[in-house]
Amino acid sequence: MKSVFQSIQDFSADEINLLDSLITFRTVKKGELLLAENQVCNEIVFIEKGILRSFFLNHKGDEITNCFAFENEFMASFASFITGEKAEENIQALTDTELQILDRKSLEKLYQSGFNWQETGRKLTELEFVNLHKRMVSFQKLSGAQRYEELCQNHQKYIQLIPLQYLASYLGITPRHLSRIRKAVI
Amino acid sequence: MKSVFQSIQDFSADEINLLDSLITFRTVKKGELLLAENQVCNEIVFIEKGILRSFFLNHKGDEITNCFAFENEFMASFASFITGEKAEENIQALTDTELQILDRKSLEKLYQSGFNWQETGRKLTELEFVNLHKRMVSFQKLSGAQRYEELCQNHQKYIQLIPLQYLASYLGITPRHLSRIRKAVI
DNA sequence: AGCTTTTTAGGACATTTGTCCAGTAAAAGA
DNA sequence: TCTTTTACTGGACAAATGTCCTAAAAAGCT
Repeated sequence: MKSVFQSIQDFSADEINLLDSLITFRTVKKGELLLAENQVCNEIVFIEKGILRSFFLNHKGDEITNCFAFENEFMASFASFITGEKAEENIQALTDTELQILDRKSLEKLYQSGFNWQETGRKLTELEFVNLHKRMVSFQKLSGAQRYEELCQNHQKYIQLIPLQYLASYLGITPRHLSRIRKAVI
Repeated sequence: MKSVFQSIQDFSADEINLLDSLITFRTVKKGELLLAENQVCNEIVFIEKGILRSFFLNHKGDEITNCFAFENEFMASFASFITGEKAEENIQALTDTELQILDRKSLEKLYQSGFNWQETGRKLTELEFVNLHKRMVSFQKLSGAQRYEELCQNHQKYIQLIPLQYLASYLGITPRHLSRIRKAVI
């Protein structure tokens, strides 16, 4: 995750050393849960290799996929991490996954260690906000079919790597309907 | 907006004086646009009195309401403000409105003036993220009827103050459908 | 107050999307 | 490689939601 931080700000050797000392590592097997709902999310993970998805359950018990994260991306229940409240989401490995981990205390240390980390944290949070905003807009403005098309055009990775059943709820539709959409598009 | 910042952090008199020197004021008449789509959003406003709504157009030209802001809340096209790209949203006054304004340069000055402002900016961005996340989850997990009920129970203010036509698109449904839902609920 | 405009409600019908299901294809495990 | 499990497709029908429209109610204007 070092390089992501460095792409935002020019950190000194000391600052990077502090970061290095705080990062830990873990691997997760395909299918395993990294976080279960009703736990507080106390760490942010960064994916070195693999794919994660976050999902919650609706009132019928169906799994609704909230988001995916790929290599070189962060994942957490940010809402739970930020508020300290229990997460509604489960985070699951879709493949065997290798992770870097920054826990709450470590991130707090970083933040307290100086202006630069505060600024970087703010900017990264801003970017997360912008991404979420785009997703929100796509739900208000587009149909499921249009969201699928958008994904085909701009996020081919999702189409290639994610099972359709997960994509469907991510797009806000049922697998049955996604099948219909795919038939129509081709 | 001073008191919002102060609720997050204990600022010194100097820090608050700097803020005071950067805030400007403006009033907007009911119906007027504060920001039009395709402009870059260069300021964050804070509502002293009144109500704002942000909306964009879908492919058919219908207005889709993105969010509302009430007294003592911030409003902006945050996505545009953050990225510097053109906004997709219009921001409109739903009533005569009195505003405090912080423009991009002023906020940048605050941020550069010290750690505390960076930290406060990060925390406020985090809270915006969490709110947006909740809204996103409600779109993925609930029906339009359930979102309306949720609004009745937890955000009575919306029901009382916002015309139903705007509420409908905010909830992701048509006015016709909202009318059906209201009939069923009562 | 009276006129005009805007907003809301709701009927009739069309379209979209979901539910349930079974058959097939693909993937995982032994 | 064979078997078992899981994922995907698509038919038939049902339910949810949208479209178009008109009348009534409410709000705004002079």
